[in-house]
Amino acid sequence: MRKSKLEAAETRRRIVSAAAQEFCRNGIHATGLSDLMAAAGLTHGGFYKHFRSKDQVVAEACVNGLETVIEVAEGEGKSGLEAIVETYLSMDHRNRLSGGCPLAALGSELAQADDEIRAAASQGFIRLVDVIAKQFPQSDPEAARAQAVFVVSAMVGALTMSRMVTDPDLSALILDQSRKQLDRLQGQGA
Amino acid sequence: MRKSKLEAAETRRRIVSAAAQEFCRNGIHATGLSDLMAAAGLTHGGFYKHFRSKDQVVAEACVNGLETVIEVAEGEGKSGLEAIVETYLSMDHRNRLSGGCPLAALGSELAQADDEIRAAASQGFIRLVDVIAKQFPQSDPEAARAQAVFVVSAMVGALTMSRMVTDPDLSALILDQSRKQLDRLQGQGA
DNA sequence: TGTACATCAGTGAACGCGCGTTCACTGATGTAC
DNA sequence: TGTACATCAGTGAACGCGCGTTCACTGATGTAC
Repeated sequence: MRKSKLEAAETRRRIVSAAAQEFCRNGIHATGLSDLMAAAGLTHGGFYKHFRSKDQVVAEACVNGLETVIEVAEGEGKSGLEAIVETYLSMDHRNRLSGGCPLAALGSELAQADDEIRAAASQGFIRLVDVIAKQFPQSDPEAARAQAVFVVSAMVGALTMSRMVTDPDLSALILDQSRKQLDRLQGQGA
Repeated sequence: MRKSKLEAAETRRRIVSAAAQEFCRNGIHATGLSDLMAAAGLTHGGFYKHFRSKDQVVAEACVNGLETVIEVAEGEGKSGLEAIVETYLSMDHRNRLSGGCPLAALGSELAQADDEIRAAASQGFIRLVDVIAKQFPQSDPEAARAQAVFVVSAMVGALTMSRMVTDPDLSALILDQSRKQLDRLQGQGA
């Protein structure tokens, strides 16, 4: 049953990607290794051929999920801050249970996780901040970064709350208002 | 061993309060019924004399935890929006693992929870929004509420991210910047 | 007010279950000659 | 290039453990007369 190095590497990537989706859909604690291995089309026994522990795959899944978000943001970024914010705080992102931003889907669990995971999530947070900081070219780099830190934090909070709330109108209001307020930042100085 | 009605009611309150602290410290899934009953000074077997299910105590713990936050905000509110934001986004609140705001401590888990829990969390969210909306007396009520929705969402995101991030400077920057940006809202129109 | 009995808050053992992790095994891949 | 053997990706059963929930039991509280 041994697979070639290429196939094994591809399998590993598939597991990380499936893990990112499953964690974002159901949460870290609520997702078992069997669940994510099944989502990758494998049985759970093989997990430890690729990873040291569940924590390791959580960390890698975070990085993987954030890479997707960052790529999208970089693409939208050519059209300005508004485009990034609109995509991040869209109904579509809110409804996409898996495949969305891990910071929003897993935020409170990540904050309680241990260093390995938090370090990985931090790194992704920083990279997302840096992408958004580029949307404030008129500010000096430090001020732009500071603005971007606020934008990312506020977007994460808004997306999380819009998913938590049971009233659909309130959910939409959270997204709308956050979009409006964050769009304003572009024009004004730091 | 039967306790008087008064004692039983007091015990119930103690369990809910202990639950709020334990959930906020370790997360919902990571806190067992034994943990929270032990935190209330009881053994786990008695749990179902007071609650239908774990979900029920989660819902009540959310409401309980948010009541504390709302009371604090109402108190600070007499000194204006800045005072509320300063307290919510303080290092002190960030470091207080238990006893803080459940929306920040449990946000992503709440977003994935079922209706009973999400309805309870929503209710608390709305009440907190209403308290903060009073800080925009110059706006018409609807606009004030809309502003407040943004303030709460942004504060929740900022507190969560400031707890997640491993770099202490970045953690402080998240709080500082969010405070600064949210303080600005007071003056300007909706 | 006193007595007899039902109620029920709290205990601690037990239930089935799924968790993260380990392991013996399989057989194709990689390697040494 | 062909052959012999070591490697190891993936399988599926098994491990101990703690979960949420249930239950028989205890004995003080509440209630009916």
